[in-house]
Amino acid sequence: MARKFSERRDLVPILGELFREHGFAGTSLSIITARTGLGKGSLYHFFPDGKQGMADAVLDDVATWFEDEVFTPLRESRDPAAGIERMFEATVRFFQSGRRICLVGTFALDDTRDRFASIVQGYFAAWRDALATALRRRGYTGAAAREIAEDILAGIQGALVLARSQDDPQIFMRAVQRLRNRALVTAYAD
Amino acid sequence: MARKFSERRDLVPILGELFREHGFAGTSLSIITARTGLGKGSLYHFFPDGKQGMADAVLDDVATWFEDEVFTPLRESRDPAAGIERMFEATVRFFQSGRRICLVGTFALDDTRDRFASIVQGYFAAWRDALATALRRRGYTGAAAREIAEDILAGIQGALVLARSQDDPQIFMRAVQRLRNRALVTAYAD
DNA sequence: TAACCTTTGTACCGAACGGTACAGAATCAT
DNA sequence: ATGATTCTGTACCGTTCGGTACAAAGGTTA
Repeated sequence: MARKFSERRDLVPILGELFREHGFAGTSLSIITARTGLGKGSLYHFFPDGKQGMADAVLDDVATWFEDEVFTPLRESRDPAAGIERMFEATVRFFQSGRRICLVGTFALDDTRDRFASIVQGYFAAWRDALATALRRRGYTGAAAREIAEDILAGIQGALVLARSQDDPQIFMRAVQRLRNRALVTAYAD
Repeated sequence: MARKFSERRDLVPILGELFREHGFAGTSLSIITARTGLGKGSLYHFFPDGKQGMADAVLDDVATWFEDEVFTPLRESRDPAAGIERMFEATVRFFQSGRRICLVGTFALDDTRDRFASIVQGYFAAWRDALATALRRRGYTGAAAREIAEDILAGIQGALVLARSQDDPQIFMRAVQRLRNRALVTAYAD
């Protein structure tokens, strides 16, 4: 039988968008079959653990992307400012300039968090710690770096909520610009 | 038959907690009957429009609370700083020091937003505008006031996400403290 | 008491849910 | 060519979904 997807990997981005759109509880298998064009047979072939397995794969994909594009540069860039700059650039790219919401954030809120608690916890903790590391290398004390990192993460997550609530991606873009300034421009004013 | 709730009003807070816990899609009628102790008959007596009607009532309740406790003081306090102070105090109280999430925020994210789009939009817009009004009365220009108001709203929403992701309400409390400082302490440093 | 009207529980509806079974088609290694 | 493997669609499973129907049980008024 002609395969529509050569790899299970090709399904993951589609599944990600679906979970973003409908949440975990709201993403039914019928929605998934409709949007992927695959029947249940194929889906359960690629994801024997069903919906839970699909969400696990999506979260794993997201975590790997952020590890490569955001966390590692933050931790290891020769120039920490360049690492921070790259974080904001990658963040804007990932969230499609404010038109896309944060899957991990939505999973953190309601009781689907219970299913993915450690993944959700680890994702934000890794981001915060990597950013705090870069800020410390820019001269902030450990405590200040951690505070600013938390403010920036919260600012990003909250801006995604606001932007979507107003259906206005520019809210996200403006907020990111201000957070970037706070992290970089005023670094030596402390 | 002995009534367990004298008023439909008494049900609303319970429904609010349920929607916070499970999201709109995830809150089934069986969950609602279990937690309220009422059968479907009673529920549909109080809420002829079913689940949608229950969520409408909860959102209406939240909007009224914020209007009375937050927006009006922000707009009308003789001393704008006192209004802002009261906003933070009420916010901490409402979100139970970071142990409770924002129902409107969760509704903003996935496709349940479509059902409540204008309510969700109006809630955040009213909050932002009321806060911007108070900031303007503290001496900020209109543009700066609006920016800071957006940052504070996003900071609160994001801090709720982070706090819940780490299962650590203190993240929320610390973030609120810093946002409060930004709004009040540095007001004349601009 | 008798006639209400409000509130309640239960039984039930068709539809959709997540998941399984399985036969057969396409592909690949030999 | 042949056999094994990978992939796919369909039919079906029991359960739960949101919602309706309705009769009986309270309270209220006369």
